[in-house]
Amino acid sequence: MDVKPGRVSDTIRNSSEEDEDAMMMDLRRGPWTVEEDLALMNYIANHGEGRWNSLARCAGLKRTGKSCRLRWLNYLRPDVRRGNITLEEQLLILELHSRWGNRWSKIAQHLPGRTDNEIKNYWRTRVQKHAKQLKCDVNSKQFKDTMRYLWMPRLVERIQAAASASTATTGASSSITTAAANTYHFNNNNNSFQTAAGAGHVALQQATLIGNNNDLAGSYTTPENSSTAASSDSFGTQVSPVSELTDYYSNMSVNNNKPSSQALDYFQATNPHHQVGYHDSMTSPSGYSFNQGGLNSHSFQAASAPEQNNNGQWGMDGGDFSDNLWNVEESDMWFLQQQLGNI
DNA sequence: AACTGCGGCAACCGCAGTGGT
DNA sequence: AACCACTGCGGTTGCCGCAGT
Repeated sequence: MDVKPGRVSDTIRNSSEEDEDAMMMDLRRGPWTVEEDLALMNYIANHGEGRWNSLARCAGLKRTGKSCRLRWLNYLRPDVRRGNITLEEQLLILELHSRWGNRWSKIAQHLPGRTDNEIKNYWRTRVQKHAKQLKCDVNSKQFKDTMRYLWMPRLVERIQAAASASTATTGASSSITTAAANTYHFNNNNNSFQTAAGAGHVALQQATLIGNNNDLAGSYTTPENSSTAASSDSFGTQVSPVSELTDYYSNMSVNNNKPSSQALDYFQATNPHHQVGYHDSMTSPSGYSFNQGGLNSHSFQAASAPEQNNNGQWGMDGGDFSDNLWNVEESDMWFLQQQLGNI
């Protein structure tokens, strides 16, 4: 197999013996061949992973240990998921990134089968592209607010719509009735995002979807402290049902760096028969999870919004959510731009 | 058909952290 | 304490395919 050589660093590396070895030993770089993949997989199948440098040598691979490890973790590992990032995964990524920033590895831990590299690439290509289209910096408060208050609720909406469509076509309604009582709204006092699930408040209250970590200190759950956060009589009072995104934006100053006290007052669940179906089990540190084939008590509810049509869908020219969820993103951009235009 | 620009993604890089000696 | 090998992480690069012209 003819493989072009990979790029060569323009600097002489001297940080480790491994790097020197790489230069001295005619190690391969660039794309992996099928033969190399097989050799690596066979070796790991027989000997397990780890000790990557010796593994590379023993497996007869002319690669650095680093390269073998990366290839295994990002591509060859049997549990690696490939293909489009699902809506649920997008939502989780947005939420977790809002909390942890570029901690890709940490974020990836909450998306089974997804690698940090894949999530990083998703962020850099999709999310940063959207920021660019909206003409704002991906790190700006404006964009973060857009994510929190428009994009993420919109994702939820789309997830629910897809679930509804799926339900309608499969008749699987019995599987999605258990979570009916949950709602999804913001806490007006502490910028937190919570469910109002009947019993046992879900940990969603811990400022899920709120981006600025400084705003959140002590107020949201991490995997490390989730057991305490879910207790929650300390939930603040729930906001009154608000209305519409336009109301929200007419009041909210998305003007950067200014605390947007009114900003959270918009979101409330209204549509208890919309439920979410998820494909893989994923759990956010906030406590909401996505379970295969069914729902649990952490599922989301739909939010009403001015752009919704009579079918409870957003203004999308009649597009079918279930057709190709991934492709619908352009409508999100349209929506976000419309909303930002109203600010 | 040929060319060009761009987006997506696999792979590489440098550095920091960790554990063993 | 110092050194070393190894691992893991986040940032960056460059190849490749595709859409547009």
